[in-house]
Amino acid sequence: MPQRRARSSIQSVAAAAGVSPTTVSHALSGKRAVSAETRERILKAIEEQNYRPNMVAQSLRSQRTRSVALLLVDIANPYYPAVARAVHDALQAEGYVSFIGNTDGDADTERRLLTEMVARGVDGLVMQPMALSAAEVRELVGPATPLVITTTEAGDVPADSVLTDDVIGLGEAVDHLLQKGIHEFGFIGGLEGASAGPLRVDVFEAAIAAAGAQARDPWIEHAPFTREGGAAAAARLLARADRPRAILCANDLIAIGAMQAAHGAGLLVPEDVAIVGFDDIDTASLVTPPLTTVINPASAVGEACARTILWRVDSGPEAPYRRIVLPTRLVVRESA
Amino acid sequence: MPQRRARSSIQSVAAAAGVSPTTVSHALSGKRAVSAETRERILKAIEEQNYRPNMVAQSLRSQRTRSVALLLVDIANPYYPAVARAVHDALQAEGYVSFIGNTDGDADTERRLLTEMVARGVDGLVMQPMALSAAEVRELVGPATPLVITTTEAGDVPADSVLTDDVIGLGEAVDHLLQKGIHEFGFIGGLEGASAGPLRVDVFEAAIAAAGAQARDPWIEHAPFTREGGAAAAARLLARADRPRAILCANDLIAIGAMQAAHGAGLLVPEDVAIVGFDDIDTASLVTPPLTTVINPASAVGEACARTILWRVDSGPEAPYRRIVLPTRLVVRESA
DNA sequence: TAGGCGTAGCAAACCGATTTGCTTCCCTCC
DNA sequence: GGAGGGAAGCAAATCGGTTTGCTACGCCTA
Repeated sequence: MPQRRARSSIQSVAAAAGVSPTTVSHALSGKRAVSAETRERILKAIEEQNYRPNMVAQSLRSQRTRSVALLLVDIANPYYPAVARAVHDALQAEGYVSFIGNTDGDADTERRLLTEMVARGVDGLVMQPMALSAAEVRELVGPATPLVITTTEAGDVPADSVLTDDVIGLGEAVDHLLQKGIHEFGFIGGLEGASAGPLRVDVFEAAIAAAGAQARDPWIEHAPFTREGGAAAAARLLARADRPRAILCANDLIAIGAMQAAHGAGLLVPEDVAIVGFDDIDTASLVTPPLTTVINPASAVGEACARTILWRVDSGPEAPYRRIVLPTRLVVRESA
Repeated sequence: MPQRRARSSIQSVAAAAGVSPTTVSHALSGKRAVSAETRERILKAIEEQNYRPNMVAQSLRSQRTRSVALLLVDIANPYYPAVARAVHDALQAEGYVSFIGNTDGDADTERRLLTEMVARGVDGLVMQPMALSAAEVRELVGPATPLVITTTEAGDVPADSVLTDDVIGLGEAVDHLLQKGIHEFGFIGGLEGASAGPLRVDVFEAAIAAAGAQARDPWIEHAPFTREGGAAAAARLLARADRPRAILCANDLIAIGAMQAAHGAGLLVPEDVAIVGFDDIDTASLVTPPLTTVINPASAVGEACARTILWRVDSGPEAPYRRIVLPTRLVVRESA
């Protein structure tokens, strides 16, 4: 039977200072006057007992936990840590802390984490849904909790959203390749079923259409967002007799896998096949050849999510919903 | 003034079912008998109101939050996400969630986060101290909260610890180089003042001594754990007339920076200077030449930390302190 | 001298759950 | 018929704070 030594409480401080808990509370919050002399005694008692207010009790009373849940697909995937870090930094400045949850893009896990966090009374939720729709997420969260949907269009769901305009960067990539005389574009995107999530096929198609080029169905492959997934998908693409001259990838991991597949097939990058990634993770500039990719502003996304939550906490549910869109942009290195 | 619609409480469920809150609680926990018929009514009311117990209130009453704080140097640094992920996974299985905090190796931040998390009533703390000693950490946390110190020797401080035996892997690296006829070893480690933290100079010296080789002071450089830090330190080392033939680095980021510095100085890796990293982050195998490095078992470390916290929560503070040491091992690629 | 006001402090209610002690009812057994 | 015991449920205390209403006192002013 573990016996846990009790932390000092407001009661014991009050007793030591010869006052009521009320007075200690007022001395600390300043919401009502406390005589200088009494305050002295209280501060001394606090010092002696090393008293720190119990935030669980405070939260119960105030109905605010000063915490935010951040539900991402997988914190171990290299794009996300930068987002998480930015969220933390922006929240921390306001005295908030954050929970992190990994959904793995699984519907049940998304549901479970969502309700768990709501039960824990988080003041806000930042979520990147993959399996669930924005509407389902709002439904599970309830109308009261501030919710920021990221990476996925929220539509008219009552939630704020932080998005990236992927068409810009991808369009730049298409233009760049067009200028080099390349017209045959392949694409490796996320899992087939996904109704939500990062950089889906339609974005690719929009970018192609905007550039006046044309996408061909057999050149579109689906793969998990990993190096292995990218390698396998690219191998299939490159084994075709009519293989594309360029492959655009939904993230850098896929792109790096695709480069490995190209090497494996004895093809040169970018001479035989140009490869473009997405995200610009650290590794992108370090591989050989350095990856041409689209910069996905992870820190800006994280910060925008955090600021939006904080803003919504202050403004209440009545304020109109915000939709923040951040630009992406191509960085040309050597793979394309 | 944000008006937050109240979540349904055990009171309202009780009212709807025509029973007292006590009975609802017992129906849910099963700690006392409730008639089948009453339970029916209660479950129906719960369903209708979509009731979920408020975990803040539960925590206040039970004095347990089912949460753990994970305080790392910087989640955006590529080694840590794998640790964090493993911690999450192991905790999640037991219904725990975790807070993450970034200390940046700063003493004040370490102190602030530590007291904040204790005030939030976390059931356990996993910390990688850089500026604070294990004793100071325990002091701040108080005797009651389970504490796992990682990466730093806890000595006889009353805390559990999870460590890696860095001398093994580093020793393998030294042996490997010795066999190649290389005897002049340089080292790039963390910041000079650090009393704690990963892979300090003494580990390098121990590995060198164990191999019967000798370390030379001017070949030891200090640098932040970043690519830029590694590049700068390596540049200094390689500019010397009597430069070392091999550079061992405290992490892979430093090593990659060192490779870039070598290229910049017109030196070939590994022919002119061999470079060995530490951690085996994803990127290590993708750079050119692929980095020879020491595998730091991030997932195993994270899992061990989580399991240790859970074990200590069950066992209470009286159980003898655990010290878990995980092995490291060299993976030879092409940089050395 | 009475009225008004500001200061300082305490008691009690409250947040939303769990747990303990008690009562009531009913059945069984002697 | 009374004792004993189990089942079912409620009231009240508790966790550790915050907030509100109230009182007592001293001072100022009309």
